[in-house]
Amino acid sequence: MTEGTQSQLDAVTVSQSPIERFEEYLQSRKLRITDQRRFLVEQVFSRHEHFDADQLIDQLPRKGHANYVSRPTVYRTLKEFVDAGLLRSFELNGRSVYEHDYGYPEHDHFYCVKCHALLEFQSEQLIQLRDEVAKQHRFRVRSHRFIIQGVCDACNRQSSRMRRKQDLV
Amino acid sequence: MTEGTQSQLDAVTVSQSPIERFEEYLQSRKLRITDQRRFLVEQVFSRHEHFDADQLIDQLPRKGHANYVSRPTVYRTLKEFVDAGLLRSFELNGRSVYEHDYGYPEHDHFYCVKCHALLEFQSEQLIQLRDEVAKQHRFRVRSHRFIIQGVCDACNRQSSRMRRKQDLV
DNA sequence: ATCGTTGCAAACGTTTTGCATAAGG
DNA sequence: CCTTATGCAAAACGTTTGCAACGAT
Repeated sequence: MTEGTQSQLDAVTVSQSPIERFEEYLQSRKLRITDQRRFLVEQVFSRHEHFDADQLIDQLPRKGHANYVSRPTVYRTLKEFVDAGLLRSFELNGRSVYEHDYGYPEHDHFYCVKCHALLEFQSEQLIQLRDEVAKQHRFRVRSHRFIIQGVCDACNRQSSRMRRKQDLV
Repeated sequence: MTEGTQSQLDAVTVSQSPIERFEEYLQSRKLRITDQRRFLVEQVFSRHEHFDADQLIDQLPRKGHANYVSRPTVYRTLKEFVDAGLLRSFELNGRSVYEHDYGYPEHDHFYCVKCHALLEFQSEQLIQLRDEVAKQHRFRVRSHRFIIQGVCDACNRQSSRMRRKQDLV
């Protein structure tokens, strides 16, 4: 069984909160439970959307205010979240995008090139296909990233509406 | 029919060389056929492997020598190759990776996290699955990127061999 | 003659680093 | 008290830009 699949199973099976899981991870590595780390877990799991480092920082208190966390610490902590299995990350347009891994079902994405929305979908068949192909090539799967680029339903409707009214694209 | 699929069909159907196709593309957009562009097409299509901008630049003549092409021009031209349908690009570890699109069959990748090799595989089923899922979500497909991360056969064999001899991971 | 292209240097946006200070265990 | 974590400033990284000189059409 692959690591990717393993952590997925944990995610749905186990009933720990993200903070609990992270503290366990930190303790197992003799790392420290700090105010910043606690606060960031809380912030990151308060919303379900995909986000990048800047979006997270924007939602955090500014310098001089309570619970301020510096930019380097945000980056360092995001990496730890990925290691701890709380988040997954992938790259889009030159920056890292994060999403919940822990306690969140496995899925893949549509990426709309017009509105830049990331939409999720699930496909059990895809996992089967992945594992089959990997087996044929004797490749041990750890995880995968599948992004379908194109135009989402909303943008499709909008551009056909515009085409009718004016002659903008 | 999606744009991605369209250019694939062209690629296998048409019998133009990459340079011919690129010149046609340039002419259609009233862009110019320069020494640098000609030279870069030649270089890029002289090898079949995946590459990034730095790897390409390393294989090019140095400053002061014949056929020197500056870094910005390499970047600008790689973008044009993608527009022209000669290359496709995707992001890996924070940089853009390019591969032949024109005259090369559609495929996806295994990425070995140990040796960092990119291995190709083809799956007709994957395309069908992609189009099916997209249809269900009324998403108009332009292209996709599917990367399976894990450990390749060679690295698997190597690490089991080492485990037997010593007790290195 | 025009207008796209090049090379240079400098900027860019994102992420990482070295280091002194702070704080968890 | 020991060591890890933090914030700061600065660097690093891959890539892009403004601009003057150059060159294709």
